[in-house]
Amino acid sequence: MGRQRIPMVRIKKETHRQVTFSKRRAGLFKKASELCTLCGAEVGIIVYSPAKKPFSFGHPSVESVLDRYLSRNNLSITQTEKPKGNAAASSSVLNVELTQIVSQLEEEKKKGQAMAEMRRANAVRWSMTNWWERPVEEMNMVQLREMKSAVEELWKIVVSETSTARQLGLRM
Amino acid sequence: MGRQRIPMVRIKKETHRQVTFSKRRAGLFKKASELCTLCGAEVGIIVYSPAKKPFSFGHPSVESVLDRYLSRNNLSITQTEKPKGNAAASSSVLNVELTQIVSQLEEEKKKGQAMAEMRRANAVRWSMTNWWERPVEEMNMVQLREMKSAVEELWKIVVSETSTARQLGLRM
DNA sequence: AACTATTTATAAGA
DNA sequence: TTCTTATAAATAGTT
Repeated sequence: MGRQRIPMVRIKKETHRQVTFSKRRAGLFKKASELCTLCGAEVGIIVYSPAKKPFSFGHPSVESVLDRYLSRNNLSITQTEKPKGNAAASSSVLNVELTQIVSQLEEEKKKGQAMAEMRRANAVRWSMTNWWERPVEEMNMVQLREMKSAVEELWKIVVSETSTARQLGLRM
Repeated sequence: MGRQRIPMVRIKKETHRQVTFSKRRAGLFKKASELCTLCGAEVGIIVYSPAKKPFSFGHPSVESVLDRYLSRNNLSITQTEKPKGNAAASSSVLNVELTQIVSQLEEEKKKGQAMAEMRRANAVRWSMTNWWERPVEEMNMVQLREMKSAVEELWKIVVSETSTARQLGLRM
């Protein structure tokens, strides 16, 4: 789109690639802005540069758009899977996912690879989000207060870094 | 960008706005795709149409980009606030946020407004994410296993819809 | 960071 | 909706 057409493949020259990235990122965000203004759309964009530096655009804000997207996704998943709460089923799902994460962590320890920590943290967050987000939507005031208490207790258990669960006489 | 220049304001005519939205959304996603190919960038885009219908673009995937963005945000916040764990301080932060959520919920019940449920669910998710994401990154295998157990117990407590916390002799 | 020759996106119309 | 086309906008290469 200029003096010459360029082939649609990764640009080899580092400096050239960086320049093109900056120009096109600006262009992308401008297009997004116009889409919002002209059509009343809501847009959230996240871009990671070749050097993994993050840039974002949001209207009305990145957070509001992401929040809506994430909650929609989770709602649709849980609605199709189980309209009413099923503790056993959900717990087993959580169990499987956390087991995978644990084995991942073991492999990473062996290889001394610190890189994949981010991916692991995300995997945990997703599995966690899954189990408690649905309940929150369905809970009434009393249940929510109970959950608040339970969460605070869990927090103490986690940060105390001791086997508090056993001390409380809980069985797995 | 065509037969005529159009003023950069919301398009009044409904049908015209819908057509422009479709065309420009396609253009935006194409630009994003090119940015990924040419520069090796990672891009996630979420768009809500005027009619609130969601569209998304992601490379390598929407989820991977959002995951990275969300975890980065949370990491930077927790790192600046407290490099080392402080159970009391973190717990109070969680407490404040959940208290706000509870009062929000009460107001919504009075007004019978079911609309704001999404916002509330998101607020909870954010506050929860905050407290356990940092620990996970710092935890070793033993701690992670303990957390897994604790989470499973918490799940049982929440879904049993009883005052299990009191039964366990926990004090708040 | 600016400047254009071109390519690309797209507004209007079919 | 999809296609066509005149024109505005974006941008590749240059300075």
